Amino acid sequence: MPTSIVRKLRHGAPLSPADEAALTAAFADRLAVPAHQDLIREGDRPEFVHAVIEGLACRYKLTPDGRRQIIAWLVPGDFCDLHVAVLDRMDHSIATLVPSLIVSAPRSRVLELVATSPALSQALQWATLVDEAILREWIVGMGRRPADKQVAHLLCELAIRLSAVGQSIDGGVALPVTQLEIADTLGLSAVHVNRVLQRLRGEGMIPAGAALRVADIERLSAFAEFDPGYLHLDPRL
Amino acid sequence: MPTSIVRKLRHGAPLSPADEAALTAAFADRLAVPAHQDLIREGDRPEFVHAVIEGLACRYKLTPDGRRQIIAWLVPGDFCDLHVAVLDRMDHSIATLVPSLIVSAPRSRVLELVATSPALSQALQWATLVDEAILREWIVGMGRRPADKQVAHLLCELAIRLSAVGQSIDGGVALPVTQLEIADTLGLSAVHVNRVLQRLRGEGMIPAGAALRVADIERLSAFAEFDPGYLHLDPRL
DNA sequence: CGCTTAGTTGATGTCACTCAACCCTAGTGG
DNA sequence: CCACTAGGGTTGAGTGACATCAACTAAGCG
Repeated sequence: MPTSIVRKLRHGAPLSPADEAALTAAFADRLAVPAHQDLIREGDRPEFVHAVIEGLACRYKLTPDGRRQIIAWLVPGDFCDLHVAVLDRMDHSIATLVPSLIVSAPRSRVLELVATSPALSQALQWATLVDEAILREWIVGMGRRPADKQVAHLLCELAIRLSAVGQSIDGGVALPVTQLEIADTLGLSAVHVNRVLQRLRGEGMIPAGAALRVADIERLSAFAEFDPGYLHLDPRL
Repeated sequence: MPTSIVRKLRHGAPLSPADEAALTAAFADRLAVPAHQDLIREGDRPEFVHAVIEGLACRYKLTPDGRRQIIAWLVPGDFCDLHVAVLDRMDHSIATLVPSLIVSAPRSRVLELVATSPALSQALQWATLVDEAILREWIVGMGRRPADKQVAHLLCELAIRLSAVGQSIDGGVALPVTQLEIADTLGLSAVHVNRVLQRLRGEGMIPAGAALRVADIERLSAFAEFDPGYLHLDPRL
């Protein structure tokens, strides 16, 4: 049973069994973290590279007046701070959104992996480039999409990313997310997100019920004009 | 006289004279491109890595209804498509904004550089990570900053980035940019950008006159709450 | 000297925000 | 076993920032 890191990186490069073993061995250190807890703070210079294995986390920044902007969602398989070998210090913070399982490996160990395995090196590079592609797509959304399509687009993205690491249950994907977190991601107010979700539920885009779920991804994608190309996932997996 | 590529990458890693020579040699192919011309289109799989030497370019995407969202500004020294070795195809387009000088190197040649020089490898990695950090900061702006601070913030960023590659003239930086381009960057309308710029000029944040310039960066930074940390520039340069 | 592109101005409209209240559920402690 | 609390969700009223539309000016340019 591969961990979600392995499962994700397979999309970036074909990994040999040895690669996969080396990866899981490096990230041996496991830690259960409760919800709403900072993993890394802006300004830190972490000595370890972290990854989410189970649960959900986010990158975020706070503005001087205390408002929060979420900059990335970290689903199982995502790395928190791959850049730490190159950039001097964190320019944002990372926190869990729900109780999560976090693994970590010493920076040096990751550098070794990259040096010895070209496939792993490419896969990790791929991971950071996909992060960047997601940011670009978010900017398009924030700049040019109305709120309802923005919300639908985010739900599509999360559903696809979660199912790419095996988090879908009989065709549907559960999103254990508060409306405030969606609002802080899209630059909207929680009140407005609430009204948008009601409309989406009313039109049958997402199932009724308090718990947020994506069931009919086709329908939602069509409405959101969602094109998964920017996620650069391997269609064969 | 180093090219702007060299000048930029020095911020990412200490380059030996040999590194710098190898880099300029690889990007020997030069091309003058008129304004408003696509360099690379969404869906392309370019065989060459491009960089801007003089002028100004942008990454952008078009929405289904034909609106444009600019996703990045490429100033002299910036690379257009470093990711092309890892990602399958371009998920966005790149176009010049003003007449520009573009250099290019075959993909294979760049991979060689990375394989032979650890310093260059780190510098190029740094360049893509800085691109990512800039995207994160833009998202914060679009989500949580009002239009006037957003505009001011963008002007600060461009002024700093341009002076980091030696484009400042006696303390001021000229921004050869239309108001529509600013609008398409920040997700605003051109009309609104116009009114914001008038206010900024009125308050003395930027000099009066049709040509857009940044003169008093301190003043503008304070207003925009601009913190250059996310650009990860080497303060010694 | 007409044409085009960028910038400017005013009037009007609307999407999304803010504020404030209220509901519901789950958890907690007496 | 029930009152209390807290967090998330829901609702309504009022407001504001920014969009849209349309017209006009100024500055290149063939």
